[in-house]
Amino acid sequence: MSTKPKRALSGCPIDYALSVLGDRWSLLIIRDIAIKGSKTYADLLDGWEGISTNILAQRLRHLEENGVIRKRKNPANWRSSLYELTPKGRDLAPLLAELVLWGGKFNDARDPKTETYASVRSDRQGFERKILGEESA
Amino acid sequence: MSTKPKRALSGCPIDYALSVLGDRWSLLIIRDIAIKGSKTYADLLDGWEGISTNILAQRLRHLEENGVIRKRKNPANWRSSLYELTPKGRDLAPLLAELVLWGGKFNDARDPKTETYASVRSDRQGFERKILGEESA
DNA sequence: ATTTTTCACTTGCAATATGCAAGTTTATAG
DNA sequence: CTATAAACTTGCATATTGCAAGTGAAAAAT
Repeated sequence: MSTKPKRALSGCPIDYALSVLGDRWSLLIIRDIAIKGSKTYADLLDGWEGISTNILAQRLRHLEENGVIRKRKNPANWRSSLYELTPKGRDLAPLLAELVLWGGKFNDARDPKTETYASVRSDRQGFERKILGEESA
Repeated sequence: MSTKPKRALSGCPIDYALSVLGDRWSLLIIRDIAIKGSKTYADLLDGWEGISTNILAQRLRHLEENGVIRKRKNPANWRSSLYELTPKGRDLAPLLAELVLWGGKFNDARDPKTETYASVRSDRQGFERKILGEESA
């Protein structure tokens, strides 16, 4: 997925989804917010995969422009911002679950992180509900 | 997703999944094979989005190396090859369904293609079964 | 009062990836 | 022989990525 596709979208829902999410980083950022509980720019910068700061900023902007995440001031510490999923972003919960299931099933990494995979397998409903939270705006 | 990530994978199942599928084209190719029924290189070349030939070749190689698709000779017409999903590729059926549902729900294209979205909504089981086919090797 | 630290980015630049057009290969059909 | 078809490959200009360093604004430390 590209962040700003030059070509027109085809109208296919998958093409649309990929125009928002289809790159190497967007879904990892969403994972960090949705599953790991990352909230600040600094949290996101030091995720497992080591995204570089310019790419992180660019992707956050793109995801915000596309209504998947939103940025707010931290009420406790005014100088930090908090990133969070919008309802549209929370609606990605089932997609995240499927990604985890497929990735976990075929993952051939030397030292796979099996925790999330196990948790989705044992209680998928719970996993999704945790991300979906209350259905507010 | 990149085709050949230089950086080591983190072990996270999502990171693994994205190392295979996380780019602008791979899932569109898989969609064309799984949903549209494209089988040959030429079929795939003239999909809705207009992938260029070098990128198509590169992605097919990557997907094949990662066990998602396989290439065979066409028994009827020996000089054409047929691309098809492996069991690992067919296991993407639920992920494709979720992509369609999410993409279809939020798609803001001028002229959205709503057919697949409608079909997944009305009969998700049937949609997935059509891709999963018989559970063979 | 000055220096340091923190947070959230931006900027510069080299390396890599993408996209377009044209060319290649192999083999049969006319 | 010449043309056609299928599946790619190659060249090259442009776009995107990634690394390292820098910026700005305000609070905390000295």
